[in-house]
Amino acid sequence: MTAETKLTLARLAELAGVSTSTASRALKDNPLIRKETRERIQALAIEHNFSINAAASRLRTQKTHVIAVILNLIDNTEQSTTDPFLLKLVGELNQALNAKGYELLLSNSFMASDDWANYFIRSQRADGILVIGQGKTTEKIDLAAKSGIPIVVWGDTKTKASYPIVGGNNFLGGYEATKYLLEQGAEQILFLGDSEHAEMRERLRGYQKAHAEFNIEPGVSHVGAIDITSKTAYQYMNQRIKANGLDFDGIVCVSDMVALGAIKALKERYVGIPSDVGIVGYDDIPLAELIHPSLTTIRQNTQQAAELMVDQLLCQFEGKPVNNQVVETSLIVRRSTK
Amino acid sequence: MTAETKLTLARLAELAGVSTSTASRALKDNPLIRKETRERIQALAIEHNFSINAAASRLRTQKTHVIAVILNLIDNTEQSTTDPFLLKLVGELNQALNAKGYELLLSNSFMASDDWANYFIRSQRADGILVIGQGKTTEKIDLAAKSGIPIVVWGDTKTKASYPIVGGNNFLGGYEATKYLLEQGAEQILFLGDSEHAEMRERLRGYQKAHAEFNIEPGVSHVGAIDITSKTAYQYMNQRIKANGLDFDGIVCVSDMVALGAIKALKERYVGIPSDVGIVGYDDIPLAELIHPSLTTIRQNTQQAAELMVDQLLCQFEGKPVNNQVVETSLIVRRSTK
DNA sequence: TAAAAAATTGCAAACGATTGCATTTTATTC
DNA sequence: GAATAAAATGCAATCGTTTGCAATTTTTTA
Repeated sequence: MTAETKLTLARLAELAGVSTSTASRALKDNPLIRKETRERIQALAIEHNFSINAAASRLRTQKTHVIAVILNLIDNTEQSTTDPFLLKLVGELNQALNAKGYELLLSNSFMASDDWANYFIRSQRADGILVIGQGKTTEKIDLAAKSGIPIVVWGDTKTKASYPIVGGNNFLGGYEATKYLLEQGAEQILFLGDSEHAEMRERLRGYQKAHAEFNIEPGVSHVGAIDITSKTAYQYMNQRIKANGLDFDGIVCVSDMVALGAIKALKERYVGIPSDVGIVGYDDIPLAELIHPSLTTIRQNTQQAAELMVDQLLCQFEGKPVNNQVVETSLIVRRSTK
Repeated sequence: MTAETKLTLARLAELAGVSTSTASRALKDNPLIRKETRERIQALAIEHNFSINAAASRLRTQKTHVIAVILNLIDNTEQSTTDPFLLKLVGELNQALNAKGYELLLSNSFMASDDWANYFIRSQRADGILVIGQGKTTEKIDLAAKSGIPIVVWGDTKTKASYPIVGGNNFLGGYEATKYLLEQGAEQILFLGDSEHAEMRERLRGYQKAHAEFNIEPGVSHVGAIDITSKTAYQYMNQRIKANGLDFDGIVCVSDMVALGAIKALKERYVGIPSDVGIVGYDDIPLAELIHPSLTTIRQNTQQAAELMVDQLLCQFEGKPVNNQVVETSLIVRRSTK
């Protein structure tokens, strides 16, 4: 069916009876070429199922129109493949990138070699890097940024950095989650999450601020330093209740997944939600409204997040100034709180 | 800091005092080059942070070492960004591909132009295509396959096709889910899912087979033709109960997401699970064991799925014969059934 | 120690598109 | 109708690697 000689731009030009330069320009609708000629060549290209060789084009133009998206996981957590929020963000990034004419090369921090700048940019695999998550240390990110490549990170916008960071308002989120519980009468609120992680630390600060405003001192043991998975949350809660009994009446979780783990533990012990313990999650994953009781949570606008990240990256391509960007955050009240 | 002249292979060779050919071979550990020379050049490359220009390499070798993964969504459903199962599969594919030295270019059927063979392969953007989902029509897939490019599809393995299909044993899955409910005494079992979709149709066949074995005739209205999202499941169940009352005592769902939607509707009407109605889901997403009651479901081994898909693709590169592959499927019994 | 064999290295031609500049064609002006 | 300006097209170098083959160096053999 096809075959013969491989269809290159040169061959297409030959078929059209023009030079490769003309063909090249015609295909990208360059007004240098007469309109009729352009249209004729474009039609011919479609007819013959022609498409430009990306490798050659990239080599020549030094542009790939590919962006590497790196899921920067926290080591030894299987957050990645499990966390719906992150994956949702990847999906949104795909949309946002495509809308701007870019493609998405997916990687995660375990796979990609350690020297991102080198591996992705200098090697012309991609034009820029979007990192999802700061991890526990920003070492690799800093290394990459230092070599001056275009890069944007999803994470805690209050971190000092030489690259733009896009993130939710974690302080506000933590604050509102906590405040809402306090308003509903909770007095002993647990904070579930790893405060070594920058974003979570901000949320913890919000938690503390809310307590301060209500003149309540959080119990000393009220911060549960756990991984971000539902499993560890479940285990932690089980153990905690076993040891201390029900010495709390509210929980602020750093993710909906964590909240789900906690809820499971509580339910198994017949703790009433929200009657005995009110719970607030974070992220508003699709399941938040499906579980019973539906989950009060802090929503982060992922679509906006993706668009902002892409914007900030494109700014770097164009040499425009970049800034940290804060994504909308809102409290979604459902049934897991009174 | 860096700069000077851009570091190319030629420049590196110059620094090492050898020709580019030697440098090229040395970097890929070609035994043609003396061992000491190889090591010297490799060390130099590391020292100078050198990495091969992928565009040039791809142009020359006609290999990209990139695989396009296409989320082939069902139109006007937002299954994609929502369905944890599909996203999990993407994650696993990423691992499996990386393990074989390939990278993953993510696309979805809304984005990618319609002519996949053209856009991805002929243009040298990727070496092969992995399609996740058959959609409602296999039109685009068939078109791509017809032009003889390497392609593997996740879907219903009983579909006749010119390309290898990897999928779960949907017939068995549907059968086991149903049989289990019947064994527990259910007599009026609903099937929730779109039977126009090939995979779901197979599951429905399994559902029918189980009924036949138990000499039970499923009620005429017992197949709810709904989209694969939890939202439509929720709406459907709500409406159905309103109209018909509780004229069933079991539900077989085509996904855990659908099951969650159904459970939500039932709970809101204080229907007991599993006392009044037993429910079986499909996929075993992480949340299945976190909700209350935890969800009995059919697990599909996603890791195996990813590996098989990649295998079948590599076979095509090597000209080896390919075959449809069936992934392990198992019933996970939890608390949503008696 | 010279010839033959084996081990290393280098030359130069691809791979296929893009683009500054030169050239040709067409339109405009006096 | 010749001179000039404007529009359209083509030439040829370039992007950075890879690799068949030729050339060189080293080792082995007689």
